[in-house]
Amino acid sequence: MTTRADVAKLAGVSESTVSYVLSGKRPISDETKRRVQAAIDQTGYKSNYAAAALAGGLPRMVTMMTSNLFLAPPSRIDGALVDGIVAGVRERGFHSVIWPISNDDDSDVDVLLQLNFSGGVILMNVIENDPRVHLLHSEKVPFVVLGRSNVGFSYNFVDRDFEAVYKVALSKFKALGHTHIGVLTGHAVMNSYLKKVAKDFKLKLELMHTANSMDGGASAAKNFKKKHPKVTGIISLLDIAIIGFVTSAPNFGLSIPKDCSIIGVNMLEEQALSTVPQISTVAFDAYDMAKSCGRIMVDAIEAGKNSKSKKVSEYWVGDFMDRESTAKLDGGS
Amino acid sequence: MTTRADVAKLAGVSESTVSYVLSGKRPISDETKRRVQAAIDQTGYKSNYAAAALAGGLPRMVTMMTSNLFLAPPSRIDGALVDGIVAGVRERGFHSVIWPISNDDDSDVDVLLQLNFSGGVILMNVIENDPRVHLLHSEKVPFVVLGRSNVGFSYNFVDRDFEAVYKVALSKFKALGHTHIGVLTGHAVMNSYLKKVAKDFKLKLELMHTANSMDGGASAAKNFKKKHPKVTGIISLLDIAIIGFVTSAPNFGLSIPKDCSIIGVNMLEEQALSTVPQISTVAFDAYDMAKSCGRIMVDAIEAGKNSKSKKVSEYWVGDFMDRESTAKLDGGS
DNA sequence: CTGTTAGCGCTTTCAG
DNA sequence: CTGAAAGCGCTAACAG
Repeated sequence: MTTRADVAKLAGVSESTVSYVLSGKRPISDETKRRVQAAIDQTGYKSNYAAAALAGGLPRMVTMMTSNLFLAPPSRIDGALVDGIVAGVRERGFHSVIWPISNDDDSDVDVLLQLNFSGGVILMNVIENDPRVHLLHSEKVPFVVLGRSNVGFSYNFVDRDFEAVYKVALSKFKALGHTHIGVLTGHAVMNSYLKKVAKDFKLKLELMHTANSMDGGASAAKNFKKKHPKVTGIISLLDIAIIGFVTSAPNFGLSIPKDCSIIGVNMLEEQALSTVPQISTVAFDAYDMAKSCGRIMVDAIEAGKNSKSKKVSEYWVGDFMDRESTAKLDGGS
Repeated sequence: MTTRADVAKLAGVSESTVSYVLSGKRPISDETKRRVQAAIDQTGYKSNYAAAALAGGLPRMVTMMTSNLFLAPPSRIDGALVDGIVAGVRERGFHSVIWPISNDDDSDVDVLLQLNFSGGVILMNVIENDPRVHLLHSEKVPFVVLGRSNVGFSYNFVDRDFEAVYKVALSKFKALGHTHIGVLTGHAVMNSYLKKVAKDFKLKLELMHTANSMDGGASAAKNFKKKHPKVTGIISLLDIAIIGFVTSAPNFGLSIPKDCSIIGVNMLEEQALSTVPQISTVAFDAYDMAKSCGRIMVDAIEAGKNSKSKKVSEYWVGDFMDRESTAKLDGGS
């Protein structure tokens, strides 16, 4: 194992100079830089993470925990979120890994915490009253939740401003004269934000509970007229199902442009652009949201370390795009 | 941050005693153990991974790298593999994480290697001539490939004994009098092991190239009679597609028990049990295979460290189950 | 702009 | 059965 000392000797400089060349934390002459770099290349030296973490006082690593990695459907959103987190965290000079959770074993969380190699934890797919949240909190591990489970969440989190999103969507339904709105969702109960906004707009909501899959969307389309005769507008919280719904609707005698308006709110930009032109979306950039989540995580870790009590509390990502129509963006009619 | 020193002081013992209580590497009196444990509980002490890795001389951590986490389909096999690795690695006292790979960026691999916080790497979903393999090798990072990409692979790997598997499957076809065998696969070219075994049995193989999804299986069933009139036996290398094939076959006028025999070879036990009784399987325990992969990985890491030159080379998992019929196991007719 | 040095928290001899 | 002490490789003062 080559160490910093070997490099220093070869380059004819002190050990700390090597460190500073690597970290860039103090000015180094070009000549010295060059020699050190040459020595590094020659020896194949690689910095030792453990030593750096120990000496630096904190592990420059964040851990993602998500419980749905191997459970279908693997939403493209999940991928975008992971990529975004990696980018945001890296931007702050940290690294990130995913902690593998066995489906049926919460003890993995203990292990991670016990291990203590990670400076902070990003929780995804939290459920109502998630035990992991309480554990993380009581263990005083810096963490942030990406997509929180309920209103009034009292820990660090990053999420879309759903109230604003729903307002955009429902106001459009209202303007088009719709009165009964179907809600395509994977949850058995109505989203409380949506309920609140609908009340303000005096719109009736009907739950269209279905799986987030092409099949789920298709079967929702199949039963649509029978089950929801009054519904003329549909807001979809499911990115895959809505595509299934739209593409299979014609097979079940649904003429989408005439019969109803459809708005998807939980879609990536790319997904929005790939669906049929009749559908409207309030698309969002999951990657970007996750990226800021990554940054916040690192800030929280460093705040904790320096105990500067820099408040890193509720972070509500309010940025979203109001897509009038994907067709419009696409240059279509 | 409570350290080992705090615990030692509170328990009235030396620092090293605390270490030995934790590691169990030398006999400690029950009384001392109890006092140390009490002090640990009281202070909420957690061992520092970085310090342990540094002092211990090697990072007790392995990293999994898989490129298909967020690309459909998320085979149940993937989940089983991850869980198995975690178990195997943990059995040896190591931990494991997943390294998040951006879909389109190989540089992530460099970062991981540069980071040097992981004792070894388990590669999954390697492709033909995978650049990661060469990188890992040239960087001298211990690694093992789970499921290798081609015959004659010259690095550590763990995989099923496909030759044996194919022998079991094809011998059954032979015994039943089939002569033309369809191969349901996601690859555009015929598997070379399969080709070899078929030659021995004097069986003709026909490629049935399709996606590993329910839809893929369904469309294979739809075109089956037209495209492969002579085929009476099907061997499936795809766990999801075969289910789609079998369940949708009747819709396309295929009476499976009469017309042909079907054998799935890339299925988990649980999947095998859930399919229709007409199908035979040579099912396998992906979890168990991955578990031994985890153990091998750790052994390789430790071998490298102690340079005991314990040969950890080609490891061919030969264990597999010959399932005559799922119905039989199920207690069915 | 560069060198020297004191630790970070733990593991592991060596010495009882 | 237990303690004392020497590092692991790096970071970040401190001192030019």
